[in-house]
Formats: sequence, structure tokens, C-alpha cells
Amino acid sequence: MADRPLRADARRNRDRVLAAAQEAFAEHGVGVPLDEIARRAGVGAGTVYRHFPTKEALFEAVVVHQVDELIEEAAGLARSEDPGAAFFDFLGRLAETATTKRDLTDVLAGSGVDLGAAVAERSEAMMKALGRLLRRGQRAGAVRTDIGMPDLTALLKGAIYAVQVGGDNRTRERVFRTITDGLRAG
Amino acid sequence: MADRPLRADARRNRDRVLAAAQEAFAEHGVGVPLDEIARRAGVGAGTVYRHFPTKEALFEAVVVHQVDELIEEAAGLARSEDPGAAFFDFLGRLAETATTKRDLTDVLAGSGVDLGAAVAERSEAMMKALGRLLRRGQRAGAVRTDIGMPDLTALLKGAIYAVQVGGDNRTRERVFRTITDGLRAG
DNA sequence: TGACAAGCGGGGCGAGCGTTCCGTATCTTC
DNA sequence: GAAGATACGGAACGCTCGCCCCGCTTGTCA
Repeated sequence: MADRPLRADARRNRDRVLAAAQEAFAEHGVGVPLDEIARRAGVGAGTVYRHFPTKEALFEAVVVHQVDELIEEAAGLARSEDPGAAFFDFLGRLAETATTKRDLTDVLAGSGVDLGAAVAERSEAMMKALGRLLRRGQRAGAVRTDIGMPDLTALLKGAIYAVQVGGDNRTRERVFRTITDGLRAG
Repeated sequence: MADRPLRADARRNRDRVLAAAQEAFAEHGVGVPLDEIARRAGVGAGTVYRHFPTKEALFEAVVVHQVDELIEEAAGLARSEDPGAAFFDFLGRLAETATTKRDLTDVLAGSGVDLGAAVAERSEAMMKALGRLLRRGQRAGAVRTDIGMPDLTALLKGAIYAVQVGGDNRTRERVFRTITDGLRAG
């Protein structure tokens, strides 16, 4: 508990593991063998386990960082002058992020992995921020009013999934536009 | 090659395995342990393997049957009077099917499983049928014209995914409506 | 620079799962 | 109903992957 400072090499290895994990998870999702992460980091599997008690904990560490960034962005947009644009801009950012980060889909899907309290907390914060953007967009008359957060959540998971499987950028863009068009009022 | 008729018990077991597999794959996706399928069928694992050379082959057998049904439906709708309704009706049927059949998502996702020629063939037929519905709907002015088959495919995968994660029926319905609204012309 | 704590690597264990093997049971045919 | 072919069950194998262990190395601090 006393959190004595890490030895220099330990600190360096910890950072390397995190970086490697971020890369590997983004590329292959939660499924990457832990050995592969260790290999990329240039350390042994034992070293990974000294820094992160389980593979799940490592995944969680990576995810928390990424979600925090998104939450921050959402908070910024919530102060924007144009609530409609803010809402759709944020969806765009989500889609963009998901395109290169397979792990995010895994999180959204809740696929198999039971993540800890830290992620649950972020998840809640994310929902709150998104809910704020949605309500403001609706009040401004830019977003259809017959949907709520559960609908938007499911829709987003689908959109992220679609954008991830959609081959080239052109396709991705058209898919994204189609879905957002469906979300607009009128 | 001579395809001698199966012994009575063998035939019965084969049918039981197929039925159990259909059920299990629908519930849990490709991921179900083969032992679980054998258990449901009331046979040993060895028996499953005598009838289907690999787990993949069994999966393929189940999927081919389901996709064939969808293709037939699409063919029927292609002759409908109202091309717009035909298109959206078919999307509805797809979504409905996907709701209860986890394996279909796995197929669409191409997730990990490399399926054989039989599925590839069906997949192509399915795309053709869907393409016909799309083009007719577009020509009738019911479907937006700035999207093509690759876009629709990706979108459908997303929609199916969204519909599958969307909790209750109400949510599913709203999600589906939002996406189809995005697909409409205008 | 020496001594001790801190950290490292990677071999190894165990669990889950696809697949195979083979001794036994069941059906078929005469 | 007996003999031979056919099919069955489930134990066992091998592979992958998460996780642990322990003999060795490296950093730290006097």
C-alpha cells in the first residue's frame, strides 16, 4: 500500500508494457495473447504480471485512458454554441476512434470481459456526457426526439461496428452519414 | 462416395445433432463448445465427428440452411408490387432473424471462422438478391441513391449488431427505425 | 564496490476445447 | 439368432493461453 517509488528499470518496463498493450489491443482486440504483448514490449510474461495482476487489469488500464479522453472531448463539446453540431461531431469522433481501436468495440460489446470498477465508473461518466449532448441536440431541434439513451447506445454500438467492418474510408463515411441522417430531426 | 444409406440410428443421431447445433449456435454463436452440442443432442462427441468432419463443417451446415431461407424470402419480395416496401421489409426480416440467431452475426462478422465454399456461394447469392432489392427500391425513389452494396452491407452488419445488443423490443424497434429512416430517400 | 533488495525472464502448470481412437453396443442381413 | 458391418461413447491427446514460480540479474545506496 505504501507505494514506494518504482526502480528505474521497473518504471521503464511498465511504460513499455502499457504502450505495447495499447497497440496490440487496438489492433486485435482483447483477444491478443498476453505473450504477444510481452514480446512487443520486449519483456517476459512474468514482468507483465508483476505490473498488472491479470490480463483484464492491463486491458482496463488501457481502456480507461482512452475513454477518459473521449469524456473530456464530450465535456468540451457540451459547451459549444451549436448543440446539434456538437452532438454529431462527437459521434464522428467516436466513430473515428473506433475505426482504429478494436478494443473499444470489445468494451462496448461487453464481450466476455468483465471489467472492473474503474471502467464501470468511466462508462457511467461517458453515458452522462453523451446524454447531455443528446438532450441539448434534441432541445435545439437538431436530433429526433423519439429516441433516448438506451436507443442511442445500441445505435452507437452498431454504428461503431459498421464503421469498423466497412472497408475503405469512403464506405465508412457513407455509412456514418446514413446513420446520422437517421438521427436528425424531421 | 457411393452414399450407402445410413443405418437407422445413425440417421436419427445425425438429425439430433443438427437440431441441437442449430439451437446452440443460435443461442451462443460459434463459440459454444462442441461438447455442449453433443450433450444437447444426447450423443458423444465422437458421434458428432462421424457425421461432420469438423466443428466448422457443422456450423456451415446450420448456416447454409438459414441463409437459404432468407434468400428465398428475398426472391419472393423482389417480385413485389412495391419495391420500397419490399426492400425495407426484407431488412426487417433480417433484423428479426438476427435477433434470435447469434450465429448469423458471427457469419456476417466473418469473425475468425473461415467458412467453406457452400457458405461463400450462399453469401454471393444473398448479396445478389439484396442488390436487386436495393436497386429496385432506389429506382422507385424510396431509397437514397448515394449508397451502394458495400455501404449497405456494412450498414446491415451494424444494424444487426445494434439490434442484437439493444435490450428490449421497444429499443430494438426504435433503433431499426432510425437506421431505416437514414436509408430513405430525401 | 559490495551487499541486499527489487525486478526480470521464461519454463511450466492447469484449464478449456477441438479432434482422434478404440473397445463396446447396436443394427442389418441371412 | 449368429455374424459381420456399422456406429456409438467418452477417455485421452495436443494445442493454446492465462497465470505462477524461482533461479538469476540489475539497480540502489552506503
